[in-house]
Amino acid sequence: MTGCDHCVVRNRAICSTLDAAELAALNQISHHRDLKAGQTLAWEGDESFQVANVIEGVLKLSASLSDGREQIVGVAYPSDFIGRPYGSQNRQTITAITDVRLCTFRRADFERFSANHPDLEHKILQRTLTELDRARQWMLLLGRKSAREKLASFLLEMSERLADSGCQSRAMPTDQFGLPFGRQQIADILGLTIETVSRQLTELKKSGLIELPDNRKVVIKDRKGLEQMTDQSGLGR
Amino acid sequence: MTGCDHCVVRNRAICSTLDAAELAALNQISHHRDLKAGQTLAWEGDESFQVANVIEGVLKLSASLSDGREQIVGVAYPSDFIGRPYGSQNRQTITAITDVRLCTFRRADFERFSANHPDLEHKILQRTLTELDRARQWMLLLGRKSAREKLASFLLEMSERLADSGCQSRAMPTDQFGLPFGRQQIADILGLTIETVSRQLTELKKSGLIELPDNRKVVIKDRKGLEQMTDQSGLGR
DNA sequence: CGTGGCATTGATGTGGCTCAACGATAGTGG
DNA sequence: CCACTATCGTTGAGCCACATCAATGCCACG
Repeated sequence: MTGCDHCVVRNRAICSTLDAAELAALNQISHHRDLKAGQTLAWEGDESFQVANVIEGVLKLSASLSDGREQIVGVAYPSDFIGRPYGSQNRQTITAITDVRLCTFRRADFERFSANHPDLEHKILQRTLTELDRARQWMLLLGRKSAREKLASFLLEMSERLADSGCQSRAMPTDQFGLPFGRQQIADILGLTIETVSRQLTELKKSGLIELPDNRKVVIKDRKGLEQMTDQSGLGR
Repeated sequence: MTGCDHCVVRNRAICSTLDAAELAALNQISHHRDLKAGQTLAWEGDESFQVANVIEGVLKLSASLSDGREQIVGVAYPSDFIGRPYGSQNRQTITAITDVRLCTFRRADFERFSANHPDLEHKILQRTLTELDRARQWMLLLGRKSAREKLASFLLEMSERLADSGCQSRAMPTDQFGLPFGRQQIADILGLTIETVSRQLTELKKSGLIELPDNRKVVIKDRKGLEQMTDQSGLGR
């Protein structure tokens, strides 16, 4: 079993507060696990058995209705913590979007450990608070923004989230990045249909704000312009 | 200064883990504060100075766009914890919806206290996790449900939330309750316009699922029927 | 009895959904 | 090397749910 010393998310994940001895103890109860793109780790409504740190890859958290309508309610990147500790039930489905490498714990083991490590629990609290802020910001987008505004907001958010995936300090947003999502997933994130996503993207391209070298690549040509698009449909009002 | 012994939310708020001595210490740094309906406690984007327990009344957490569009992203009832600890900025505006009584703390004081009381912090973590689950469930509503479905979901949620405001155990949902919200606020919770809210409510009334004795009162006549409305627009499909 | 703040109701418009066809790319097997 | 198919994205035409705009109703309050 690989030690935590060489873990690529060692300094960014919740483990970052732990010293060598604590880390060794945590390592005792951890298991690495790989998921292929498309595989589901946990189902909405099922009992919560395990929690995990994301080492590599991207996962989606989604909620859905009985007739198949789906909403992606969160996205987990490397160093993010996933699963539902201190609660018996998963309220979202967790699915790998790319191939994924996880550092998993049985929920019970993890809770026992964290009970004796307040610093660790504090880290989790901070992350959860940040996630809650982010979710609430997204509620504004879902409830009140137009399709155009949603796409602009999405692209800018992606340029920020994908920038600091590599290093541990807060990095500048990139103007050029590859999306881990297909069009349908973008639609499920924004509460739109795939057709609307496609149309809005070509509109943004036509107006020169972005370029789309291929289906998964985005180049931001006019960040200022995009930023204006995030909260006013047409500027003319 | 009133002691915590007589506090009406003593057993439901985060304080419930504390013993008499700890409670006394916490009481030292707390200040009661009353807000009139409509008063704002904290503004989105401002620095986070204080956190609080809600003793009495209802508050809304909202996010908004520069042109005035608003989305209510959370509602706080008695015994709920509000404000943003462990972070420098409020990401939502917190406004009293009814007259409110709070038990407030300077954020710095509170954080110093909680650093030495892991149990308290654990309570906050649990609440935050539950709020996050709730927010994400609401994202499904905002992104994927029709106006009819939103209203039905809203009424059922209210019947649950308002039921257990009184006592400490999980109570049954009431079939009859008074709303703390006006029509505009309901619209801001559901991501709709006031006119659509009004029309959908009269539709639900006409089909016999609910009654509306006055603007602020709701009677659920057919809970089963309402529940079906929460995830299928018309049943016929 | 007027005035102002909600809520309801009606008429009309439109943004995004639905349905359908088509295009592009990648893998698969002959 | 080329059909053949599958998957994914784009584009177009038409429609409908909800927004917008406007008028009216209903209290509560001075």
